[in-house]
Amino acid sequence: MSETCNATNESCLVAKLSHYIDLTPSESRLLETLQENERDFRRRDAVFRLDAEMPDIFVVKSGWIYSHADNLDGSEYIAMLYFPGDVVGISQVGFARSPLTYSAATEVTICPFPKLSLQVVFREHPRLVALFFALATLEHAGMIDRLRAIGCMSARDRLAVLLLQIRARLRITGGRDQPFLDLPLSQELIGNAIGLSMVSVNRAFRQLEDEGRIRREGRRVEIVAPESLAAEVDFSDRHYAIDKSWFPAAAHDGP
Amino acid sequence: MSETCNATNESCLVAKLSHYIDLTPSESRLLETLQENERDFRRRDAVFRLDAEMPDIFVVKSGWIYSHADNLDGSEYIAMLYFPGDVVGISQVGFARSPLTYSAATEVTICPFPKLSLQVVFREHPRLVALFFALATLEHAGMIDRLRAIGCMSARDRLAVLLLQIRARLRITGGRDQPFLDLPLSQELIGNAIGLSMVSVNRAFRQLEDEGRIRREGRRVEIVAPESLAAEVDFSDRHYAIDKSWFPAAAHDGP
DNA sequence: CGAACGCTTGAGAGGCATCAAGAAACGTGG
DNA sequence: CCACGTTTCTTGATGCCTCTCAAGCGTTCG
Repeated sequence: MSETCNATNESCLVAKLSHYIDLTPSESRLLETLQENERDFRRRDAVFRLDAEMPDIFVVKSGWIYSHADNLDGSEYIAMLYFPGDVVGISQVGFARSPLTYSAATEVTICPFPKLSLQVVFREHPRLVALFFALATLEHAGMIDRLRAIGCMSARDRLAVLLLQIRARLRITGGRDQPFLDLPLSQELIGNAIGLSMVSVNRAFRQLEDEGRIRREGRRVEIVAPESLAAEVDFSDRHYAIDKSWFPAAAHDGP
Repeated sequence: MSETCNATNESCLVAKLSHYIDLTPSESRLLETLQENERDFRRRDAVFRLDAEMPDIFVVKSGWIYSHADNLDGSEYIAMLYFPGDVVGISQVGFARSPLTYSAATEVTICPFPKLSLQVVFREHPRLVALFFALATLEHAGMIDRLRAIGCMSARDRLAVLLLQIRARLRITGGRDQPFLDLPLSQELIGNAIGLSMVSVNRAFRQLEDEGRIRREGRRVEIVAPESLAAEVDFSDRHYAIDKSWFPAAAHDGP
């Protein structure tokens, strides 16, 4: 079902960025060209491996991807989740080799484009660069929230923060009024993301359910009163508005 | 003592960025103008408060700063440490109001400049923007390392990772051959940074000391065999080289 | 010299990991 | 469509790591 960000053929990336600024025709055109090639992966496939050269960046067209590091003891740690419309690799663009492995959590379609095409973007579309920069700061803030959750909170609260974060991010492209979260992640993967064992994740789910904060149907989760849960765990959704006051003007548009 | 990044009057920011690219005269000039005003703070002063408007970004000229969030229960969580040459606020540039409080860990001198001056940088110095972007990805990677440490590791290993991270970052501007780390942080603050109580930090220090991995003299710490400790906790220093292949060319230099 | 702060160490409690085993869901091939 | 194997979920029991509480000590600074 609609793990793609929308039913039309509009680019997910354009849809996501349009949420923040009105793209000029030439900006849109540039972004479309970044998504001309597609590649598909099946669940559990590695999209990029640790230490592989990363000549490309890619946009997630449909499906979920997660990046992870493999610990010495065989366990793995999930660094980040990526949803349709997200640009993967932007946050690692300073590295010649991938510091993480990227794996498909579901069936996935991505649109890769070469890092080198960033040169054109940097030279000719400073406003887009500023927007990417601003989006990177959102990602950064999400990371801080997760660090705080893992560092200071109980299992129950960590899980609550993760669910609220996922909901906040999916609402950007997925529409504001979807009551259910469709989590394609096993409880083990969730545990890897928030520093818990699978057993503790399961008990945290049960606790939230018993308290009436969430409802579950298989891997579907409904957060009953998101605002009240967010207040309880001191979570704030920073994904809706960004400060654009410092953006340069859009490049003048050719015909 | 030399908490400033160097004894000369050369800008810390220029010193740090020069480590990565050869700055053109006009790039250097621009960066110097960003550091024309200075402001001093004393230990424990708040440099910017949570929710304060952030019209400025600033460069740390001397001293250490830490950013933190205050939890509902009164505890605080340290999100990031900033050293001389670091640009504070770049990673929060997408927010109109500061999502964190910034406090001085030592006596501090900063050089603030208005966010709005970024417009010029974005329009006219794409290569500098690319460098800032790349540095942001280093910060991001450091964050992932810390997340992994907090999520998966014992108290001892978390402390080891933190010490190795601080060492790696200080070596960029501070020279490669300084055997001692001069930590101006109380054990309580260190605990706030890696999700431990002060008591556990103390015991982790003692354990590393008893094992001969570190030596201590007050708040001075010497890591006895950094490479071997890094291997043990699976830490890699990513701060020395970055991938610049995708950088645009420097803007043509005026006279 | 006294007060405040930070460091150190001990004892006890609690939360999460680990181990283990059974139930449910899923996928696959006959 | 069913049977079987695999994966995932669920729950209980036990143990360990870190937190909390507490007290003593050293240092710094007014």
